[in-house]
Amino acid sequence: MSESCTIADVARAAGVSIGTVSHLLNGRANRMTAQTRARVEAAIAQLGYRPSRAAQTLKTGRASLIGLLVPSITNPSYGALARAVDDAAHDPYGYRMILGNTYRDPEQERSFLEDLLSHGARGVIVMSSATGGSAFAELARRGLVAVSYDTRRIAANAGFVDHVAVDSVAAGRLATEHLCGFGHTRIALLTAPGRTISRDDKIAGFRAACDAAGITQSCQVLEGRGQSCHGDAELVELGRELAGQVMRLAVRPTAAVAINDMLAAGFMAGLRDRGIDVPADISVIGMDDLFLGTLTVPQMTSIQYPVQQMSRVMVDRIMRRLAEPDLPLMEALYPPTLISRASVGPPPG
Amino acid sequence: MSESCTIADVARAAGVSIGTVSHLLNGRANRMTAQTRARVEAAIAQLGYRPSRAAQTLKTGRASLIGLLVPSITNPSYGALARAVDDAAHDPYGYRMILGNTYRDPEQERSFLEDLLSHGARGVIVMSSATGGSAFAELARRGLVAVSYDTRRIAANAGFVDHVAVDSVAAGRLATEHLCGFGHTRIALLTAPGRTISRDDKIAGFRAACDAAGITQSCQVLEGRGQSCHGDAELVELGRELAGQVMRLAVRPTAAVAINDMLAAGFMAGLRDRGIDVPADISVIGMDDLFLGTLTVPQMTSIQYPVQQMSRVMVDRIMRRLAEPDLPLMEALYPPTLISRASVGPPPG
DNA sequence: TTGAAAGCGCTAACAT
DNA sequence: ATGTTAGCGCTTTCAA
Repeated sequence: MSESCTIADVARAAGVSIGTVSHLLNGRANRMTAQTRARVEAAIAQLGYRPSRAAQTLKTGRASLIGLLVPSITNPSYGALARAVDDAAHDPYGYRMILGNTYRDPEQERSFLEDLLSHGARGVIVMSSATGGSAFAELARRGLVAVSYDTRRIAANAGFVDHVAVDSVAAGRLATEHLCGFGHTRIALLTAPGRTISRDDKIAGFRAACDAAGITQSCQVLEGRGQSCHGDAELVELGRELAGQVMRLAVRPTAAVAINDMLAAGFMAGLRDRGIDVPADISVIGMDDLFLGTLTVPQMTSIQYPVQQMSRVMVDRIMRRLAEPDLPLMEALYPPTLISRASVGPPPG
Repeated sequence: MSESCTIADVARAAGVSIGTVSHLLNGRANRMTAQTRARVEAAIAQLGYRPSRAAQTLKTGRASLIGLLVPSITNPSYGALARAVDDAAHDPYGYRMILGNTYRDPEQERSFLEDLLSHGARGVIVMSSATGGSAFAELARRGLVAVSYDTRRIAANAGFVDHVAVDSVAAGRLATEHLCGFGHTRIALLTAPGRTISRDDKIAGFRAACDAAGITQSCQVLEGRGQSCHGDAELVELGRELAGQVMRLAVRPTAAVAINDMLAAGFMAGLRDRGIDVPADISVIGMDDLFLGTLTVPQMTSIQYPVQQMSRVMVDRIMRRLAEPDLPLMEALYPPTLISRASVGPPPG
């Protein structure tokens, strides 16, 4: 018992063959008498036997391990995702999660996916662009099953992977309409440098809502100036910088939609530094609905995503596609919800 | 090439035996002629061969996988840790990281560690209490090598595991002395319900500094009322609640030390809700130095931990102990640093 | 310097 | 209903 014991020890203790033990372990208990089964179960319990996942992996070519590729786990929205994915994988499936930070670097992404396969992990949830290039096609051919999260381009492009995302167009529209409902006509959408599908979609939703309200002329998209924005501090800084941009505008917006909560929180801090009151002078609405929303002053109105539900769907999908590789491609869009707090009010004057 | 290729394919392509290929792969290239070596290397490159980690795991009993056990990755301070650990494990060692959220539940902790071993992962970095009980002793006997992070009790108790932590006594003292330096004499230490070693140490440092300044009579420890506090939103809420507590005090402190940034940020938000100005009315200092510090208004003074350095030390230690199991126990305490921002000023009046 | 071969612990096909 | 066996891909000892 000093070293962990094997199926052979169990078989010996129970006076049966290892095949019988294996059958029991793999849900084929019906193929033996109740008595045999009881004996094996007793031996397992008594020895504290736990099958070696490592051996199962080599034998079956499938590890009970799921990958999660994120730009950086330091970003709280990926933290929320990681928790939800871990729960969803562990709870019904008994899988554990390998987490990889790839900093949006295609080389690191490839290396992570390659390593997953090498460890026998066949399923992965991917944020970011990894599922784009031809390297990914190769990985897929070698048996990697990916679901992309919140990056719709992928499915459209490659036709390789299932896709789960929030309906970002709806998110952009929802936020903007909320502002319009308060009477705002000069609204800015705050974004980070660099285009992603979900950002483009948020912008599209924003524009659609502006058009519908007939205020397109007085609305605009503002892009923060900075670089690598997968992390946390960078996004906050970017939000601050955007507050400066807004102040320098000849005609200031009375409300802003930020593409995420970190940016929104930085923006709010930047406004306050400059003596601008939220929501009296400018209303602000974020997206993600992280804990940050309860931490700002005033508390932040935000767009909430059903992260837990989406995570379960992604994990379920991976498991299912592992069993049925020829499943048709799925693209699931989930509706966002508005969480109203205190950072939105009527326009000044 | 459709299925990933094996060492046998490489051997065949190079016209050598698999033993030779394996030798090359395992740094024993000196045992062959330069010519043989070149042929094997060419075959590897040409076939795009990558060794199966899964097979290596079974054969050697060691997976190139490291575990990280945290209460919840949702908490940004664990996010920072996870990133640093992943980097440290991947960069020199080529290891990947299995992340487990265990919510401070001993049963889940045990199950996670058990699974690590089963997957062949032999090293784990542990937050929280997992390394305490007797179940852990058993795991250690079966070959699990753990380093506990920021939870000194462990090493002291069990004598099983190496331990790396910030010097929390110093952190508490540093924060308190900073406040004393501004002339504060009525200082509160803000903590969450439940005792941990690092909390106790922070309190000890706080008390020591108060004693040294001769202000013990007018200083106190305030404990937030709430429950499960491993996550994010709970800590913020607890901070808010503490702001209420402080307001109800007959004699209010003029400064507060919070045991972490989340609590501090919630506290600052709670003060502001009640019209109390930071730092004019009350100075606040946090610990962790997360991105939150740049997000509050005013920006938060905080105590910074050398998380990256500590993560490298933990990973290095695990690797080393895996090679030399009889290494004497290590307990490394790292000094914290004060990051001065704008939430601390002189006491009012 | 190179090759052959014995397993690591398990699954599943096949035999009894 | 139960047992036997051939590997999964690799490392490493031993032999040549």
